[in-house]
Amino acid sequence: MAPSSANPPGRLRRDAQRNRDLLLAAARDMFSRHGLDVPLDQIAKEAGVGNATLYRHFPTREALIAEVFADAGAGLAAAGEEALAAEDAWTGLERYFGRIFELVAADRGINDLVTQAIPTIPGMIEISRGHAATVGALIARAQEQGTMRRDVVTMDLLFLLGPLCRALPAASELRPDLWRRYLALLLDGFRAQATHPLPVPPIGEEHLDRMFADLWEAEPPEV
Amino acid sequence: MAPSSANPPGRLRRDAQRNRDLLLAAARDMFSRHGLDVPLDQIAKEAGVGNATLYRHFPTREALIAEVFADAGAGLAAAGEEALAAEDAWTGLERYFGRIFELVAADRGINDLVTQAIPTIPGMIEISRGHAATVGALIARAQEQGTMRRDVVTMDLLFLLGPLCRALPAASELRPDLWRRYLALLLDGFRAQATHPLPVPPIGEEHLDRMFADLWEAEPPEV
DNA sequence: GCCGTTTCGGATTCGACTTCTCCGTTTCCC
DNA sequence: GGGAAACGGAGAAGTCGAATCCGAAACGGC
Repeated sequence: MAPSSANPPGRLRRDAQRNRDLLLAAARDMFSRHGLDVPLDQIAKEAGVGNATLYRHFPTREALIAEVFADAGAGLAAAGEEALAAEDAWTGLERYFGRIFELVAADRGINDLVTQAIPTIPGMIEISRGHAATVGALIARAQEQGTMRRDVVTMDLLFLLGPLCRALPAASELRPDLWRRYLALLLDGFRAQATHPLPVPPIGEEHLDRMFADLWEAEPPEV
Repeated sequence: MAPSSANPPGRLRRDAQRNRDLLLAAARDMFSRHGLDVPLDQIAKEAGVGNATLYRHFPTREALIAEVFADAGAGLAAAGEEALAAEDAWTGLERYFGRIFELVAADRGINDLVTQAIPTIPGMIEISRGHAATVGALIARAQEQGTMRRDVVTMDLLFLLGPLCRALPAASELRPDLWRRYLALLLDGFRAQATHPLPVPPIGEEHLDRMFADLWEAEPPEV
């Protein structure tokens, strides 16, 4: 139960602390590469400790996830502040989503987190709401400034960007910054009169079969 | 093994034919509602036959899927022809994807099929290639006609629409024709100067939490 | 160093799920 | 009516990951 006498309540024994750190590092790595649903035993193995040690430190998968991504929310909020501080709201929006896409494209754990795990991880819903509020504010300002069409709402943007996020790791395997093209394209649209230069060149059709082969290969964690 | 004497080789006994039809109908229904990875036993149960009967008629899941969606490829090709026949390529493209989205939004089986199962079902890769060719031709003509920006390629469109397809069933649960809005929005873009009227009204933010909750809930079949 | 306590580790148990088969029974067709 | 084909549902077999158990090892105050 609670540390009874020999130990100060808040302190871990040295080996316990070391293992805890090893576990968090391993979890970060495994989540990043394989998504949030990697077998817990594998994380323990990667960390070089027994699985029971993992269960001892983190009774549930959610607890581990929450710990690993503890500071991600603050980062998102900071990016939101920064975006809202830009005088041109459209630019702020581009930068804001650029930040997010950069993370999501490179990390399957974050990807799972933003696209599916939100309702199951404590505190994540609040972060999601804050995100929506940021986007809503940026949209409103962009509409006032005349850079965004007036017949769209926050959900439109979120709904189109969410699924795209989900697909980004597949794109990243082809080229790590391919997400820039799709983000710009989605924001710009395809209409002839809306042409803006795209940041990076397109990929060829030879990737067609393979792309759809492993776009959704990893089973979504029900976490 | 092969029918030896009593039966003409190509003919099934009456009960066998009936059960086969029942199975196909049940499979169509279950695939449509639950995706391609429903337990085969459940399909048999739904059909009101024993599971062994299912395995007897369709030795593998893929065989069953192929049979159920046998004519879908022809339908897609026909839609492609029709789209290419339109004098305005942009309109043809809109109609073509409209047809596809309509199907995909209403049927999780077709959804799975186009977003993940392509490499595992015989004949599906060819259909996918035909689809890409159709889209490529439409894009080329639209670019010639000056209605589409010239710096995009087929894969750009496919890559943006694919993930969106995946998310459509979630949208359909809110409103069956919501896909129209997103398709139009994706094609139009968000820039102020590209504003075209959107066909249906947006959804409210109150769906935010729930949307991401079940957007990816169903585990992707590895089929 | 010693000793009681904490922590470790990994083999093992548990449980949920599907696929697929076996074989006695039923249905069909001639 | 009789022989072959088809049925059906229970259960065997395999997979996978979570969670536990308990003897062994590590720690740290004294």
